Amino acid sequence: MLSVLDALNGQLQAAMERAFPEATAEARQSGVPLDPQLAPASKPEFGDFQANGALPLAKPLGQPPRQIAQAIVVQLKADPSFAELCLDPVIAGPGFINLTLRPERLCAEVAARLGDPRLGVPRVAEAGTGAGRDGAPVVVDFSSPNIAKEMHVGHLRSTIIGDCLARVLEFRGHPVLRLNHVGDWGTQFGMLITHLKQVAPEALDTADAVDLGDLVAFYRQAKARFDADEAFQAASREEVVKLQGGDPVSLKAWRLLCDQSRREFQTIYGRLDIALSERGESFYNPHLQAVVNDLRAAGLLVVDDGAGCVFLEGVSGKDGKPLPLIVQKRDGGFNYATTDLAAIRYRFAPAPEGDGAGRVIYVTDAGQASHFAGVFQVARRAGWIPEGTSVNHVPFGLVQGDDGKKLKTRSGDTVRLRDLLDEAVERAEADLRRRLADEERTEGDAFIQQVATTVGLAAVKYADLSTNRITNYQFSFDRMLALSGNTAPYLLYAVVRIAGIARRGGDMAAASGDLQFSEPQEWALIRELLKLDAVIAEVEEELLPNRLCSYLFELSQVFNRFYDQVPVLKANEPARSSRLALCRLTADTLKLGLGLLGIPTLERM
RNA sequence: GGGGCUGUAGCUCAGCCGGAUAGAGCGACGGUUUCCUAAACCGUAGGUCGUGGGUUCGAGUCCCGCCAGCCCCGCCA
Repeated sequence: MLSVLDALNGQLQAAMERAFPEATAEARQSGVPLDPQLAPASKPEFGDFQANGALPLAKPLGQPPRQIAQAIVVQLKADPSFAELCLDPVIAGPGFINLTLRPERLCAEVAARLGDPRLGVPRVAEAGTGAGRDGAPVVVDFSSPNIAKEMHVGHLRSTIIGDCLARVLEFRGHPVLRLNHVGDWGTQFGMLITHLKQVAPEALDTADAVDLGDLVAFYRQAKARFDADEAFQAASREEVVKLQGGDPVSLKAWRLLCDQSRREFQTIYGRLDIALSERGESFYNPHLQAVVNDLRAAGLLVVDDGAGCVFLEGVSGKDGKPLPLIVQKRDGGFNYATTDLAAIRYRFAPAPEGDGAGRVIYVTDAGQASHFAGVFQVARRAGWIPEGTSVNHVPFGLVQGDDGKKLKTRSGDTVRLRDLLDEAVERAEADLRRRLADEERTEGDAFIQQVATTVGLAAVKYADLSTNRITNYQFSFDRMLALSGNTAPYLLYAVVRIAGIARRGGDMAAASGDLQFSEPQEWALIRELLKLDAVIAEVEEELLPNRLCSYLFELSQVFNRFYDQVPVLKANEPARSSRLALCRLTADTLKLGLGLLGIPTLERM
């Protein structure tokens, strides 16, 4: 109901201006125009919206706030366009103005959504206002596992949250570039290739000579040797130089390793239904020297202790001196800061030399906040972030186990993403089989597999998305798979209930003409349904998927109440058709919302 | 030492631009099924919003101090 909100805001503002012309003029002059402070009602009994703007005027006007509210209400009631929208306003408490929409207005909004595949959510304007880069792509940088390692629980949140944000932005009509900034370059490869040359040379020239699990073990050995053995360290560094210099043997080995990892990642992305374009660190390799050259030309580069640094403004270290961002190591090599700078520079650069992005979003853990703050600052000072564009770090907290510590397996290893997803599906299947036995239902294996897979993966995604991403998140299979509460199964069940009504003879396609409602449960459901557009706008603005989850949960609760207390199929016309229309709109809203979370729905479960 | 994040019911968490008596869910306790899937619904109990100040008509929310936990701080990403 964003359009209604917009209209009301205008009407309120006009009413305030008519009621208090002098205060309006004064406020204009001081640059802080009168604000009606229009917001959704904090409780259903207060109506649909509340305007709190009278309260702050009490002091400057020297009048009791309720009297001010009364004056505004008088002007409001004189406005015919307001009277068309709302019932008579009510002044409550210290001076709140409570607004309730006319029922016929709500019906009209419902009717409009029934015929709209976007359910009332507008697309961003195709033609821009001229400011910034309207219509330019939004880069969402997420997931980013490392080549030659398996995806583990540390990649879970970035992958799921990044995908959700990308889906929301795409739905709003932004062109989105989903970039997988995989770790496919750097010292780690020097180590691994050097080690493999000695212990498993076949892995370097034959595809799939060793499997990924072994590769991970080799990587671990290599890392251990690198930390302990200086000769190995030197050999590894040399290997990196060879690789970066394009040595054909090294390059071939590198390609084999990347291909193998890529296929492994793809099976995970496939299971989770996540689309990503791989563009690893190596992509920016040709631009690294130019980044350093540009920084030097801009006068930002300082060589300190042999390393190429940019000293950060407003960030000081232990000794009170500014903290450096190192962009070129003493040995001449580049590091991740250089790569990240090259990436920013490329993403904002106009096509065809770059992506021409209008906004770049990084979905990485909160521990990298200061790193990105530094990178963003340097990029800005170097002039690589154009006017009217924005760059955001979207941080998230750790995944913790029941003990409140970083999630680990019983033996203390990091949890492989593959195993985590398997376990979720297995547990969902066990739950389902138990339930089928209890209810004496019989279902085929295909059905059981489908439901278990959908429920298990949905549970993992939803549990992650439904908590505010900035805080650490306590992972618990038991909680996420619970059949009640704010969980994926609860939401999926609401959709299933509606599908059940359709199966039992509810014609969902019919009836959108003459809507008639009488029950409070119907009105509650309608009001909830009409919030969708505002919720999506909020998620797009704040990049907080948990706002969408809360909404879908509340919608499911309101629907379940309606379903429990108001008959649909057994109702007489016109209530029956009107209620069916609400069911259809609820199902469509839940499917759309869950779809934006990356969660598919079921007809039966 | 510097910086960041966090601290809300027994547990897991919401809390939007500062607004009415701080909300959910789980767990606990009590109820509901000739009826569209009870994976549901209804009800009860449960709070010094870490702490001390400040700002103001009004603070969980903004500012300052303090306490606790986690994370980052020179050539890993």
